[in-house]
Amino acid sequence: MPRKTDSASPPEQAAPATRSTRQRRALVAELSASDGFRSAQDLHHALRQQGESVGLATIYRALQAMVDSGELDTVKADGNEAVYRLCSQAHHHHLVCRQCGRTVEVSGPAVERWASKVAEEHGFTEVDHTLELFGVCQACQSAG
Amino acid sequence: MPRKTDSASPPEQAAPATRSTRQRRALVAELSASDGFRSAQDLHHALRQQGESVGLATIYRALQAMVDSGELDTVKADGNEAVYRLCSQAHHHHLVCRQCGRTVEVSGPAVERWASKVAEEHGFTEVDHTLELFGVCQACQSAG
DNA sequence: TACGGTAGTGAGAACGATTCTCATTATTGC
DNA sequence: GCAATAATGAGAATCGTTCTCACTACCGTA
Repeated sequence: MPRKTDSASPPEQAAPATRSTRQRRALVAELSASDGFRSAQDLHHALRQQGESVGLATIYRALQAMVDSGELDTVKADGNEAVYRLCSQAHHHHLVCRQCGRTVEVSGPAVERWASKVAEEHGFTEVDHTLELFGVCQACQSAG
Repeated sequence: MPRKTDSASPPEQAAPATRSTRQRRALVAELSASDGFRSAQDLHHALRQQGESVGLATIYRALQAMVDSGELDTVKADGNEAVYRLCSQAHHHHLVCRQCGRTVEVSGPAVERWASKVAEEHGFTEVDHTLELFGVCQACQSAG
């Protein structure tokens, strides 16, 4: 690959350069506008509805790229559908409303510690974990 | 262990009677013979290999029935494949080896408490949670 | 402003896990 | 043994997601 002649750039500026396209901007805007998790199909529909012409494959690619870069979080919903949401990059978990999808980010240092300890006790290394809380939020309790 | 007879079943419609068929017996045998989680497809292959003629649909149905009755646990693996395993009925979590699938059941009272507390703080009710630990077991570390 | 390398795009095909259909078969209570 | 009916199985159908590949548009540079 031809070396980029970029003089005054920091060493880590070997930017893979994610280009800013109309489609990605629209996707981010849509994600920004919603509180809870959204599915790829759902986002696709929403954008089409707004007159944005975006291919489904593009949605999936953009979402995947953003997940990889840590810009958004993904959870596998009840079915087999993955849902996405803009997120803070710090490690955290989610408390998701089963009915309306409203989501609260929570962090649990105690859980992290417990996880490492348990794993260590059993001789496991490179430990990772998934933890999601599901419930019914106050609004839905009142409404229900 | 005291079998918990589900009090929810109406008296007039007696036992839903899950019949003991050759296929289900083979499936349970196969599950009993393995330590870690197995996928439906995997189990199907294994049984075929042994000369047991079993349909894939049957595998899925039997697995689903057993999950419903609490006889086995299921986790969605990295991909989109669900994996199953015979399990104790008490609430617990899993520490799964990413490479060989070997699984250890672990329980974390601290986590349960933390989950309820967090949920309550945010006004959520009917809270449930999923928690799985993934890592590399000692055997695989040595082998790797 | 024009140019060109290349990341990004999109329609539709491909994929893979799971579920459904429905005629056939096997289990169980009697 | 018999009848009622739960269970089975082959293949089609679903459904979310990924892949293919020719085409397009972004962006640094000339």
